Amino acid sequence: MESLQNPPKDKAMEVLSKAIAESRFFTIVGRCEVDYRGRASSKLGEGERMLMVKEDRSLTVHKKDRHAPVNYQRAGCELSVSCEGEAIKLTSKNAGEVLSARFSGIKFIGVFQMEDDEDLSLVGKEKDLSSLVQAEPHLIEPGLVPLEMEKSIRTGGIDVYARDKEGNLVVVELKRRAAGLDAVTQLKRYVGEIRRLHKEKVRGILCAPSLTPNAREMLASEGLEFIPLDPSIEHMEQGRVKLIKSQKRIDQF
Amino acid sequence: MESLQNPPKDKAMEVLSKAIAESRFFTIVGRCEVDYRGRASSKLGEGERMLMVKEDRSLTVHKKDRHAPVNYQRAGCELSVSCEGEAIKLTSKNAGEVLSARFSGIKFIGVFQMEDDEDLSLVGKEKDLSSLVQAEPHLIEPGLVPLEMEKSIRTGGIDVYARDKEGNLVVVELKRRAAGLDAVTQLKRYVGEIRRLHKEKVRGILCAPSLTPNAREMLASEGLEFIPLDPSIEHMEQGRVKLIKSQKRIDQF
DNA sequence: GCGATCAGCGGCACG
DNA sequence: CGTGCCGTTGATCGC
Repeated sequence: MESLQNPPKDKAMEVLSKAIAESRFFTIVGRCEVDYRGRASSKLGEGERMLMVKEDRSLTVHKKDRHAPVNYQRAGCELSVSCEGEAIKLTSKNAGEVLSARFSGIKFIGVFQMEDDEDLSLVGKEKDLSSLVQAEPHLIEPGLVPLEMEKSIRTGGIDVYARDKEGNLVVVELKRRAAGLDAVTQLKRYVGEIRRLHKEKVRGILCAPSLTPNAREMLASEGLEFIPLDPSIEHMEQGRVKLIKSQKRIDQF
Repeated sequence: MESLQNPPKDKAMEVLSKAIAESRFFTIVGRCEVDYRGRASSKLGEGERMLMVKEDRSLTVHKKDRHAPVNYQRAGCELSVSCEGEAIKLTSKNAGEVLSARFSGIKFIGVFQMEDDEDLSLVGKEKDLSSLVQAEPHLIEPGLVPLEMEKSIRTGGIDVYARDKEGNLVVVELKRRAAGLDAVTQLKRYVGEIRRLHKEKVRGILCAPSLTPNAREMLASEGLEFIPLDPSIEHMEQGRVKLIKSQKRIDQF
């Protein structure tokens, strides 16, 4: 680990060159301007920011606020550092994209070695909701029998493919969050696809905590159904999902 | 600016408390475990990472690689720091979400003051493409007359609303990147809406650099059209867009 | 404030 | 590799 405050230019060049050569994690804090050109083109005038380079040679430029970086470069880029008069310029090239940060003053350089073998484990994604529904399909509807989860068809993937107690095919689209028009168009597409393939009655059910008004209207006009489902993280962790009784279901015939 | 290497626990507590109280930008590098609970729930076992807090009290936790943070909290959270035996625990609460990072060892603390008045200016968004089309509608089709840009209807916004040289209404959906099924469903929805309102012939045109096979098929089956358009950043900056001649247009009648 | 869409979206999983 | 879609998506703009 190495940390420098207000390093002279030569020392800064030396430390940065070494950090780049050794693929280290390092940060620079200082006054800079940043240019980017690739899928889009951006210019950031002079100001003080923190630039971060990680061991995979991904690069981010951070302003003093906003959690998201103001500029970035994806992992695997080719890094170089050079002098431009009294300034130090760091350039990153990657797949037709170029980002350069020209530092007119460097207040801090930190080079860090981080031992880390642990990866994030995260619960609460749509996949987890899907598993719960597979374990307890009656939460969607009594007598529902799942045939296949994440069934992939030409035009996407069906979250739950099932038959109801009448023997009808059922396509279920699950959403962790409030469903909008996009969710309904997805479901509609899947139902259409299955209907073309099977020439029998196919029901489409959207399961989500709630539905926007436009989505509700589109769903109704397409003869699709809505089942309110509360996928709160507590239920996920406890391994169950709760039906919200207060909200009306939409049932079409 | 303050920078500490391997600070004793008391000093670390003092510096962090002050940085929090004064809403400073600061980073901590050290061995920690991170827990998050909110919209989802995550656990990150012990390892060395960099934690970053910005002046807007947004928080990110960075592993040694991956440009995106492994954990984060949005701006405006309530921060606190406390001792847990020999460890230092930083907790962030925000809108029903809690993130805590328990540091068993701190290798570095940096508190930075960053003067920055300049904001990013970025060219190459869909809006820029839209402006070009407005200036040169003949790029889409000779004789096309734009009536309205970003025309907002109940169910979204139409990029370009126009009439062709025959007097037919035209709905144009622009995409900067390769268009997929979502782009076609969007266009289809807008065209349907306009047809319901006007009871006359309405054409739908998708303008994008390319089209996925499924999207092409859906477009054709809906009687919609495709115009290949190259929105490369060079053209944007030069203030013009180029039609790609090599790709075949899809024209339905 | 909700709703819909864009984003230099990024990332994953499946064909 | 492309295609589709989820994401603790975030950010913006319009109603």
